[in-house]
Amino acid sequence: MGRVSQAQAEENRKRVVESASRLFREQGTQVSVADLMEAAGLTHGGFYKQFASKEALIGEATAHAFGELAEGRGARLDESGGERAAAQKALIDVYLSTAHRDSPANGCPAAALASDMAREPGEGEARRVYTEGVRDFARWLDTDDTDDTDGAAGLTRLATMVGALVLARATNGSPLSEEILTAARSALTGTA
Amino acid sequence: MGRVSQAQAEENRKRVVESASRLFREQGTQVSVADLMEAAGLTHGGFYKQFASKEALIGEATAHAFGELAEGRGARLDESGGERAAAQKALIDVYLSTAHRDSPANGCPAAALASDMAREPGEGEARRVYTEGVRDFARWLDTDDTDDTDGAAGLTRLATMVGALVLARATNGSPLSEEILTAARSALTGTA
DNA sequence: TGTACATCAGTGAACGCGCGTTCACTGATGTAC
DNA sequence: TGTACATCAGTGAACGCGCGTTCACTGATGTAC
Repeated sequence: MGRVSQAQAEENRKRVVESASRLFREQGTQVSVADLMEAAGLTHGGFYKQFASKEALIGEATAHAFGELAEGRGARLDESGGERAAAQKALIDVYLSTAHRDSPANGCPAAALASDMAREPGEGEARRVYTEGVRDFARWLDTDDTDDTDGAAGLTRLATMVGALVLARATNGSPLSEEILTAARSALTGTA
Repeated sequence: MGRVSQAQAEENRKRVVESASRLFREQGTQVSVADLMEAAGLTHGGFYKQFASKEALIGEATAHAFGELAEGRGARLDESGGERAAAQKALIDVYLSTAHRDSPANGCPAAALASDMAREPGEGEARRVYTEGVRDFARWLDTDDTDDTDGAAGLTRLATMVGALVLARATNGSPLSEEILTAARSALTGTA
């Protein structure tokens, strides 16, 4: 195929990170390097021209996914005209929808990558990025109550959201799956 | 080694299911058949004398883990002299402890196996057993409120517990991990 | 601006390795008489 | 109760396959003049 322009190479690299961040969320980090490269329209041999190792890509893909998540939150806040509580309610409704349950690839990395991070050995870049992403998300979800100075409300809300999504995915196909989403949505936003 | 008595064979089989249920919770269902057999003190070749496939063992191991979980709940209810709310509070405190976070092998299968179940293809025995186990757990956690006829309170509690545990494991090593457990414990039981 | 050549992104075959599953074999167990 | 033999739980080597990573090669790109 011959050499490719620097601009093209950089574009290819970005495409790998982007599609990897989707595949990892959908199937877990054990997706093969060959599959990751094929999803980006490349062959597996060139992988190590762009990444030091598969683990390095996991780190970058995790960062990319959390970046997307933060962008989405920002956009939602703008849509709500800066009304924090309204933006939170809107996000929670989408988060606990069957649509989100059914497309982990484009969904929340905190939920989709949790078990992969828990099993990741040692202290890698991915875990660092993941932890930071969770902290930011919880902060965004926190209430404005002045007596809640430690952000506990945001952490608890996030735990409920992640738990409900993860359980709904694991029980998908049974009526229980929807029941879980509805119960959590109702508890967090007061809407059925 | 020669043939082994029927009693011994049955004991060996049980040991495989038991240790597999621990290994799957700890490392996920991709633990190899060789590792599973070795953990039970056997060699990998004999596996198919006892199980139709690895998937069949996953089903049995999942059932075993949920059985243990249900037994634990029953014992806790006895300890509390049949006081439902007290038993629930006691279980929640243990569930959201660092000890539980640090030993998934002996912990809750609803949390430990969630992502494996979500990625399990099709409708297997394991998913069926998992879903039933989650439903039972949520029912046990439900309140006695008469106006909560659909069990939504139990489902939401379970979602918060599972989410907090899963996030605490994924962020283990960072102070955030304990913050998550503490926040959820405080929200569910009113204790820090 | 045009030419000569070094660079290096991407290819595809190959590496050692571990996977789930199969199979010929062993020899103590279980059973038929 | 004792003997002869069929059964089958467990062993260890092997199967085809896919893994993460390496490497010789290609040839368009980028650069030095």
